[in-house]
Amino acid sequence: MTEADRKTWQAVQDEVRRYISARIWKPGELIPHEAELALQFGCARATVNRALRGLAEAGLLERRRKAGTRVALNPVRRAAFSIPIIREEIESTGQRYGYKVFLREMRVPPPDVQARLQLSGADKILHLQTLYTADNRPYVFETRWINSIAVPDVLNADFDMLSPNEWLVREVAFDGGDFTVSGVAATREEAAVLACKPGEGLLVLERTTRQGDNMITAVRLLFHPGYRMHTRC
Amino acid sequence: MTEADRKTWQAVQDEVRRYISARIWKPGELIPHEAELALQFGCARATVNRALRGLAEAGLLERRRKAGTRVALNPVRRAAFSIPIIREEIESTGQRYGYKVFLREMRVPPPDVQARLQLSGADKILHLQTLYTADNRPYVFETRWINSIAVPDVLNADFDMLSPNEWLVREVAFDGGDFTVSGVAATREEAAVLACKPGEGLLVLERTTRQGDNMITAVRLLFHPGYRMHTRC
DNA sequence: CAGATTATTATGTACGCACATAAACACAAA
DNA sequence: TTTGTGTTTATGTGCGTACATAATAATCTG
Repeated sequence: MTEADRKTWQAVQDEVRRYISARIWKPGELIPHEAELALQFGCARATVNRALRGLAEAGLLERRRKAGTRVALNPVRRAAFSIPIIREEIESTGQRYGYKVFLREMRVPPPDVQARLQLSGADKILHLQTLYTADNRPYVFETRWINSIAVPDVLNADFDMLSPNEWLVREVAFDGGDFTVSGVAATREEAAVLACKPGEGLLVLERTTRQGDNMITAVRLLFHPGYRMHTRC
Repeated sequence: MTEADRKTWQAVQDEVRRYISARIWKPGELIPHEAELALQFGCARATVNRALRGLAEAGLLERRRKAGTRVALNPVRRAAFSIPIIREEIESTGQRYGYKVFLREMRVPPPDVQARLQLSGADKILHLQTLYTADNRPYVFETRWINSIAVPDVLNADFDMLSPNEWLVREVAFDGGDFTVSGVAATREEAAVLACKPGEGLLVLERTTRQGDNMITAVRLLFHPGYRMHTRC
């Protein structure tokens, strides 16, 4: 090695983590400023900056110009769940992925969907209901509305080879949206589709996707009983 | 202004976003390398690097040394849900925060909790059940196990002023853990506590917290009916 | 021609410097 | 006392250079 102990920004980050973890720098407390830490660690200020910026993004530190950097009072607050891509999720567990489009129609969506898609009046748009399966057992039931006014091509798509989601990912560039997670009890119809008992508790993921100013699609994913969304941090 | 059009890394990032969004650079495609982009945008390579690194972290680009940078095939939709801090969440909506410790006992936890806390044999640890309220209406029911072997001080804590969570945040430095989200139907007992009907669908957030190699606490938060965890991206 | 070796190349990171910017602070004027 | 107005200071960012590193491409070798 050219230099035995050249400080990388990761090394600085680890060191700072230790200081926080060991409560040498206590929650809410101001820590030394970048220039001083650079001197202490024997590296450039840019390196310290990189390290601290990362920790701030992770929510461990709070930084404000002139005010300085302090240890966050309530550390672990945000956890990044990676939104599952159904196909990958199923295939990664070695199960066989499949899906079946139950329903495909043009219809005026219910008011909540109208609002989410920013539709006016009585526009009919594409409505799809799809069941995704893992080894032929129900995995997740998808109810999807596609703004076919913004994406007219979708009307010509057949979803034999590509699921609605995969078709959209391929054909449309998304640049944002929102997610909502909640819990519901299965209705009789939902229970029938998911092959479970009515009233079972299920996880619901709702998701709206946008391209520029156009709202493209609104989805509701109803997962099979026992499904858990998991993440470390 | 000193210089009208000095390129910031954010400007570069926006530009690249537009290229991707407009499908000038298509999914899976290789984009020009940093040096070339720097030349194009009229800025330093470090600036381009910063911009592209950010987009890669966001899942929009995939970068590998020597291989270059390409537009991600399936923009990895990872959503950073901010784990709710109950008190803040309630008070931010203008409601009155309150809580009541229902149960406090030493007990051998069930096997799943034993596993999550890496406890051996028949260790008795602290078990708490707390109901958090918003304007006196049930908000979330917390079932918490605290590894009182690793945190003996907790046995002397009274939870009159500080909720168990707040006590822990103040007294113990966490540095990691994991989260699980799922949906369940309310049992009769849970329905009684949350003042809802048995069988209603509820969101459950489970969370384990670690300090170094010690597992500190395992919590199960059972939210009131209609609760939604929400995020934009 | 397969397999090992070496060159090439794009990203990753460090440094030192300069200046921009936000915010806390001190001080002066109304 | 309040309201401006400057000053100070810590972070934020940009630049150019240098070198590290990983992975591909090219070349040599048995």
